[in-house]
Amino acid sequence: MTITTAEENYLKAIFKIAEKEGKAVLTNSIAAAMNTAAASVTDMLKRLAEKQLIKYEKYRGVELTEEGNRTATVLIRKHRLWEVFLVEKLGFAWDEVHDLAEQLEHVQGEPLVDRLDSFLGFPRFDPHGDPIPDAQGRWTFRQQVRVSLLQPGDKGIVTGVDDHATPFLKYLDQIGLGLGVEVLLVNRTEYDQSVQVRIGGKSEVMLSEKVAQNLFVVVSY
Amino acid sequence: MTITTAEENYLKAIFKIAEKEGKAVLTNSIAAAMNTAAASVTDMLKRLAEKQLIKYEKYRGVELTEEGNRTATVLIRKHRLWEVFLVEKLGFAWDEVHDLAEQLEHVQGEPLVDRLDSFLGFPRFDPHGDPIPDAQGRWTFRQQVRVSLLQPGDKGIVTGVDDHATPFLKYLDQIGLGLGVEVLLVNRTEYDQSVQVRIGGKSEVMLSEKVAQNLFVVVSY
DNA sequence: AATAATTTTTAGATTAACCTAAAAATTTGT
DNA sequence: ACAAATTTTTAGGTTAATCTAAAAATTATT
Ligand SMILES: [Mn+2]
Ligand SMILES: [Mn+2]
Ligand SMILES: [Mn+2]
Ligand SMILES: [Mn+2]
Repeated sequence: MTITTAEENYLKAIFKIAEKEGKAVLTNSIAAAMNTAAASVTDMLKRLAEKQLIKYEKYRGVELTEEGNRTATVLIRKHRLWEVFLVEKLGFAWDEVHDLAEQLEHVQGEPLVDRLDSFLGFPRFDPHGDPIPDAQGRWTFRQQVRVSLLQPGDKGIVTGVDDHATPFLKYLDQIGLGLGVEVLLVNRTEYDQSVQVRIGGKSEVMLSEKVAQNLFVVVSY
Repeated sequence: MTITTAEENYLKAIFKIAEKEGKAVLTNSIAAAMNTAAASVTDMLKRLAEKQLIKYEKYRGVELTEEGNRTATVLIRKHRLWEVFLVEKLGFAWDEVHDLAEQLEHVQGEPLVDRLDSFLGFPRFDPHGDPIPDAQGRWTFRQQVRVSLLQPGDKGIVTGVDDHATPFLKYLDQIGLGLGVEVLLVNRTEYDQSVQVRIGGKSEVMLSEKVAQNLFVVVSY
């Protein structure tokens, strides 16, 4: 019962869609997430069901089995640990590591993941603030809030981003925003929902609604 | 012109056979090295020739082109750098890293290799004593000799192994032999070509001809 | 409830990478 | 130099993973 790279990627996609949308995961959602034809997804779903990694009912969508869930969790763990490695040890920028991690996550070998984890000091979050499940598959949760929901006077520490794409991350770098930086909401413009924020107690910048929605903070009192 | 993992593996096999045997590399040598049917090799040779990575004349064997050679060299560089990483940074034993490196070597991304190289301090040899080509594809050569060729009284530092398999490496660990260890040839038994050696100026052990042939040293005067 | 729109599956192909068995070419031994 | 042995290639298949186009099922709309 060996698992292929393609199968792993489908399991991860299903896991993430289920996480976001709650219910049974539909063929088209998977197709959209993976940039493949719906027909290819149906094909793969049959194979994954065959291997007992998903529960699949024709036209009804899919759900991960216990084992499918475990596999997806390990994959995400590997992906995020490699991202930490690339940033912390090799000095890559946070917008450069995703594609490499996409490859590294498929390297097989349990001792590798666990030794990597240990080498990195058992990090609980990746360079984008996403949680890294531990060796037992346990997640660390945090009370994160989008900057777009803060009230004037609210203060928080940046703990994550919702958009992981390079243009957004590079923009944040440019204005001095990154994980761990303090943000104070100065005021909000009702007209376009843009917000004025003070960064690290120093500079002040205006963030569009779109940017504010893609930035997570843990509120500090 | 994207290159697949299978293609890379063939190029590496061809490179290594050519290195050892000198002349044009024959279909059957490749088949043996890769554990595949000769017919599969022919198939692949056509594809590699198509992509200008080898020069291929039916029934006449193959040779790497400039570009094929470059690709193989980079692959070996990556393999060996990852092996250094696994041993030096993650604490794996030297007999545990080959299969992982076999996977890691196929992760694509030039900056990755070069940053890894830098992170590791630009090592010139891997955990088995094999040379690591630099970013320009240049090799470091050494005057290595098999222990089986030493004369009584000759002394050397272990710099490499010819057999990379676990049983041999574990055996060396057991008797206290490894890279950097000093070996003095005490005497040779003509009957079976076994040799008595002093290890690190301390213990003395007998090495069979087979073991002595698979151990390289740089002679010290 | 019937029809229209949407989603999903099936049918039929393609490509890379393998295989076995048979045919063809090359090499070896007398 | 020619038959025998060996090596290599060709022929014909298989499997995973993809695709497009058509058919079938589900869902939404009137
Ligand atoms: Mn990522
Ligand atoms: Mn990430
Ligand atoms: Mn190796
Ligand atoms: Mn090695």
